[in-house]
Amino acid sequence: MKAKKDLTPDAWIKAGFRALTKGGHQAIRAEALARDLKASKGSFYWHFGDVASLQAQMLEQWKAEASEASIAAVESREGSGADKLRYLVEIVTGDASEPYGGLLLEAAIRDWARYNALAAAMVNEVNILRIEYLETLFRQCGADPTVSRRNSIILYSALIGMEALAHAGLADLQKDLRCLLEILLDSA
Amino acid sequence: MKAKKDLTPDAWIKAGFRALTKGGHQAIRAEALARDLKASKGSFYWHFGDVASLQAQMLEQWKAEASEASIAAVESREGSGADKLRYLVEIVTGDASEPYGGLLLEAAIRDWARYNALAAAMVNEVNILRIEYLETLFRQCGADPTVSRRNSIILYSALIGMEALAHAGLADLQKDLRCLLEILLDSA
DNA sequence: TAAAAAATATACGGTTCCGTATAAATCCCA
DNA sequence: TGGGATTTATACGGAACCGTATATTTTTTA
Repeated sequence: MKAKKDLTPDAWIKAGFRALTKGGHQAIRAEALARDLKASKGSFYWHFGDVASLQAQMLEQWKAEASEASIAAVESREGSGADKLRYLVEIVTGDASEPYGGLLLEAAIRDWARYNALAAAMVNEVNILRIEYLETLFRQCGADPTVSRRNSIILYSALIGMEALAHAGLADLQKDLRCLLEILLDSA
Repeated sequence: MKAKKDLTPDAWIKAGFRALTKGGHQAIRAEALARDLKASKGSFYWHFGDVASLQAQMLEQWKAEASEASIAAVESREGSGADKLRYLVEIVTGDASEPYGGLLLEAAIRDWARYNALAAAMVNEVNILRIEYLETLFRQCGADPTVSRRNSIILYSALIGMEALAHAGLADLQKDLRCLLEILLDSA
C-alpha cells in the first residue's frame, strides 16, 4: 500500500537548487540528490538522461525566473524612474523570504558559470537583460544613454560584490546599495 | 642519471593555485596535481599530510601576498589620496602585474570561501585590511569617516562584481571602475 | 482483474579519488 | 664507495560517484 513517491522532474530540480546553494555546482550529483529525496538514483535516471541534463534544466528554469521576477514586480508599480530604481533596490536586497533572497543561489550560479560554458551563457543572458532594464530606468531619470549604461553596470556590479561582503557583516547590502543609487542619481 | 625532481612544497602550492584558478577549489586534488607536475602522489604525501594541509598553506600564502602587494605599490608613490586611489584602480584592474594571476585567482578564492570556513576567514581578513586602507585614502581626500567607509565598500564591491561582468565583455573593468571612483570623489 | 505502462529500487562494472604502506630510486657524507 | 637519509614511485584498500541493466513495485487501462 505504499504510495508511489511521485517524484516529478521538478522535485529533482528543486533538490538540485538546494544542493547548488549549499555546496556549489559540484554538489549537484545524482546519488546525493537521491539521498536528499530519500529515493534511489534509479528514479533519477528515469526522469533525466544524465546529470548534465538536470543541470541544463536547472539553468533554463533559473534563467526564465531570474529575468522576470524582480522586473515584473517593479513594472507593476507606478512611479518615476528613480522611484522604480529605489523600489528595485529594496526588493533585491530585502527579500526576507529566503536568507539574502535569491542572492545566495545567484552567487552559486555565478560561481558555476566560471567553470561551465552553459551556465556562463545563461548568466550572461540574464546579466544583459537586467542591465538593459536598469538602463531604461536611468534614462527615465533623464540620464543620457552613456551615463545610463555606466550607472547600470556600476549599480549591478556593486550588488554582486556587496553580497559577498554582506555575509561577513562588512557591508549592509540594503543601506550601502541604496546609498550608491542616490549617488548615481545625483551624479547626472 | 635521472635527477631527483626536487619538488618543493612551493611547487605543489603553485600547482594548487593553477588548479584552483582553472577548475575551482574542488580541482585541488592530490592525484590531479601530481599529474600536472608529472610526479606521483607518493611525492605529494611526503610533503603534505593531506590535501587540506596544502589548501591551508595556499590560503596562508595568498593572504600574506594579497594584503600587501597592491598597497605597498601604492604607498611607495607620493601623491594625494585621490592620486593614490586612481593609481590603485589602475593597478588592480591592470591584472597582469598582480601576483598569483590576479583577479581570476581572487574570484576562485572568493568562491571557495562560500563553502569552506578557513577560506572564508582568510578572505574576510583580506577584505577588512583592504577596505580599511581604502578608508584611509578617502579620508585623505577630505571625506568624513562615514562617507569614507561607504565609498570604500562601494568601490571594493564594484570591483568584485565587475570582474564577473568583464569576462563577458559587459563591463570594461578599468574604465568603469575609474569612472565610479571619480563619481565617489565628486560626491563628497 | 490481468496485462501493460510508469515509476522506483537494487545490483553491477568502471572511474577517480583518498590516504597508507611499501618499494625503489637518488642524494649525501663518512 | 657504501650505508643512511631523503625523496619519489608503485601498490593497495576503501569510498563516492556515474550510468546501465535488471528486478520490483505501483498505477493505469483494457
